[in-house]
Amino acid sequence: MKNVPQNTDQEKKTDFRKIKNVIIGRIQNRDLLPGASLPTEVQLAEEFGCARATVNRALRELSDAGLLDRKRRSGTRVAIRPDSQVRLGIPLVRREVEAMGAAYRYARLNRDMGPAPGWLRARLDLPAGAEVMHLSAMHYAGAQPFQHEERWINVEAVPQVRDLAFEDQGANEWLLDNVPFSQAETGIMAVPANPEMARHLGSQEGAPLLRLNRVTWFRGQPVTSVALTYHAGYRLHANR
Amino acid sequence: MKNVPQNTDQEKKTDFRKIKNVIIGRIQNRDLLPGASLPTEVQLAEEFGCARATVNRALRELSDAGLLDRKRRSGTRVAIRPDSQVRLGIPLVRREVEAMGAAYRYARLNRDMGPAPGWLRARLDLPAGAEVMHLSAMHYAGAQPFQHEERWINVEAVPQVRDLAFEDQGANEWLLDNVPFSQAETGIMAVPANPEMARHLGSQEGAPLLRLNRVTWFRGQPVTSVALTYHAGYRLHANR
DNA sequence: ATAGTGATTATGTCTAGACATAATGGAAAC
DNA sequence: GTTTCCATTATGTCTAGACATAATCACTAT
Repeated sequence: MKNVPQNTDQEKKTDFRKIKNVIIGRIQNRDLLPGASLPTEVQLAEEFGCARATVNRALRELSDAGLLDRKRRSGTRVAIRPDSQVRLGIPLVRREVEAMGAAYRYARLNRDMGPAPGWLRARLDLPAGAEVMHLSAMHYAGAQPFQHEERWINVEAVPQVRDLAFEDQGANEWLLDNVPFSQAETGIMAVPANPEMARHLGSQEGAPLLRLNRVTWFRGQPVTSVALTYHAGYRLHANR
Repeated sequence: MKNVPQNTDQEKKTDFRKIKNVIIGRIQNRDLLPGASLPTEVQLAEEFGCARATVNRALRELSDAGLLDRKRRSGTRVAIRPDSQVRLGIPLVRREVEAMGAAYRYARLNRDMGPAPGWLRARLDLPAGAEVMHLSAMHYAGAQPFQHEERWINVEAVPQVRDLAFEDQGANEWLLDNVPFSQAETGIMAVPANPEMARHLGSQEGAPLLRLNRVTWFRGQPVTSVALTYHAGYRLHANR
């Protein structure tokens, strides 16, 4: 052993994380009440004996997290009753199933093409007569049905899909690999199992199912709309 | 008019946002495929004619967003099939209702105290015999039922609640103002309306309802567990 | 072959200083 | 009084340089 670094006098360095924690602590202690102003960055930098940029990063991150409100010239205040931010990471079905230790299986139910129905045209902002591919498929965890997928793909945006059957690979994975980045709009709702859904997901008719709905855009062009319906009892969760 | 700043030669400055956009564009163009390595920060800084710190911020934010994977010494790569991040902002019920243009009304249904039931003790990690306050309440948008709230509060963590009736103010708002920052764990599921819930929310028995479940901790101590059940047809949504 | 050693590399963070910019407040002009 | 304009302020961003640190690679001794 040669030299233990330099962590001799208790406190490490400055570290923007430490500053964040101190500020959080003051809010928790109610030293800083909701709506109260914080010292300026310059003052805090002095207090912590560090550069303003370090304080800036700490405060910026707390502001991103919704804990602080910042405005030029006015300064920084503790946010008043901020919306609670829930950050859900929606994993690939395959990954989710395999993480449970089950064998993942994909089964395509249906694939056809045709003109987009009216409600879909409205949802995706498609012109009349636009052609879409309509897919439905099931995802299984071992023998258990896990998720039903119903998807529409805007053929004009992704003409390659004409040649794809999606028999062995889910459209989601293919799209992720081939249309890699997009804007997405996501909705979550509870729906009753219709007879078909009940059959596929092995639940009672009318049973409450969690459905995740997503419309994806690529450079302002609608790409795909999907409804993912989970088996009865599924629970989405997030921390933070 | 005195002097138009200095925006004469087309491109403004460096701007980490611009760097982000260029990188995103390269991913969208498939110039950078999933898994591909990016140039180092030093190289990118040279390319963009800016300081490394600026590139660092751009890449860090893209990495936070899940688009890039970064590792020391190895460098930066385009993330392979990243989990889609859904960021939900759960607003205060009051704010949500008022944003719809409806009048918000709160009505307490029930309030009692007693020992925590076993499942709750397990969920909150409470000792046997721990005392909790059990509250149930409704939130209305005008005449329409909007949300049912069922809540347990760990009395030891928030002894002040003993003196509060929560008749006029929701416990959520009170807690937000008085236990301002916490860790929270959130779950979302679909549940069937039981007779009571159906009555309160004006839905059919068995109708699928969206339920948001949250356990909140303050400095490692459990504070409250709440189940928020929305009226039939409610849809949580998020973009990005 | 295997395990340890040290050099190298790219990212992670900090510093001190600079200029930009939105917002505010007050003074001056009307 | 009201509007216009300017100085001030705190945040927003960038720069150039520095050291820290995790991960990797090549080399060396066992």
